[in-house]
Amino acid sequence: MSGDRRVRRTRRLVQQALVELILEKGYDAVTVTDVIARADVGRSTFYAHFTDKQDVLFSNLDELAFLHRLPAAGETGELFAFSRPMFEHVREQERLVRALLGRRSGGLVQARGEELLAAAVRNELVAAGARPSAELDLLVVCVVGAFMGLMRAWVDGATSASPAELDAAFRAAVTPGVRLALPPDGCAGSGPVTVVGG
Amino acid sequence: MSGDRRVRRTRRLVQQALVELILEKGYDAVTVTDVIARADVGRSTFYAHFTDKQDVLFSNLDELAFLHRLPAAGETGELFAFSRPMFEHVREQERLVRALLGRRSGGLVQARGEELLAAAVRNELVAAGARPSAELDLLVVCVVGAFMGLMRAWVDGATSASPAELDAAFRAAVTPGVRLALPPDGCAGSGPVTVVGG
DNA sequence: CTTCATACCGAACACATCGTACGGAAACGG
DNA sequence: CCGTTTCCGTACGATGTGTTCGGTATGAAG
Repeated sequence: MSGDRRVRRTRRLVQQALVELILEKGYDAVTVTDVIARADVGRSTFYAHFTDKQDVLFSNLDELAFLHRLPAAGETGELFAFSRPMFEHVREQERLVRALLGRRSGGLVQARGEELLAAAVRNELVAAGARPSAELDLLVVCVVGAFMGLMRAWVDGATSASPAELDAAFRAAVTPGVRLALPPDGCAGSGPVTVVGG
Repeated sequence: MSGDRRVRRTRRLVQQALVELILEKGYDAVTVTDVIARADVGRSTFYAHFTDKQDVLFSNLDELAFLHRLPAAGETGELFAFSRPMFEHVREQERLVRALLGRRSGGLVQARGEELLAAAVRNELVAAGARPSAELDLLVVCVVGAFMGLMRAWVDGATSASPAELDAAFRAAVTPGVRLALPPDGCAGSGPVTVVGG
């Protein structure tokens, strides 16, 4: 990989320690002192690699970067194709996601996630024939808000629904409204777009 | 009013100081020491009234809590009657809301706001004839998520839409999906319920 | 294996913030 | 006017932060 083996080791230990501690105590309650104790790493070593706690948090984000290769509409012929794979993926990476997105960590990561998702959703809707406009952007905000709301509720343990049920709930709540913002059937460009309900 | 004049004065000074400082530095960067300096209040006095920073934040929220007297469905015969008044109210209290809900303050207030709103929305839907169930709760999460998403986008300056436009966007995105979860017209108990579009 | 670079350790440091305690001064309500 | 409550100011111990520095050990390259 890149560089010294000792470096990789240290970074990995610190990242893992932070995730564990967030899950135990919540982001705010975790101190740098906690992290270096759990990681069994010298204090000066920590600050040689990271500037602070938040820096470690964000360094973890790269591992969640499957966000960048979301399936796009047109490929699958289905709107919001990201929904179910996302819920599935989250269940697999449960520990990390819970640490990053949960109510116990700052809203920092959530904000970034919303941006990425909003861009993807907007592209999808435009590809499906929606006219770019201020109204469309507000619709996108609503769609993303609903999705992230479900995600938060799930991660915070407010619901025990399965990925399939969450996906269904998301579509049931959102697609009827989205449909009205799309042009009537049978004309759009890139392939057959269907809004699936279950 | 309630109690000693000195008490009211102190609490008011502290609350105002916190809001000012959040707007200047962001919630996380504000310290109790900052607050008591700005409020010109003794340290021990602060802790005589509040347990910590977050306590002050939440005490502010209560005064914003026209959330508790949200017009319920059945009274107005209109679903989500809270929407437009809320956006209007937010515009008036812009400084405070920006301080409380903005990306600069922790997700604390947002989480609490979501809870209050979720309870209200759920009551409305049940009053409108929806059967309490796990699916209903997920629908509520979506509705609240969409609303809060709009709120955040607005507060963060991502859109310059008017309260009326935000209200319209919210309803356009959400009501079609909600309708499908309600029983067909003409039977529910408490008065005529109509889902208004614009 | 030797050499050299560099990452690590550990302890100490100055600094900031927190939450509490206490006696005396001030302001309140009646 | 007087008893009560609140406020002030200061000081305190505890905890966390981010940096510095000399010595050690572990890595990679020849």
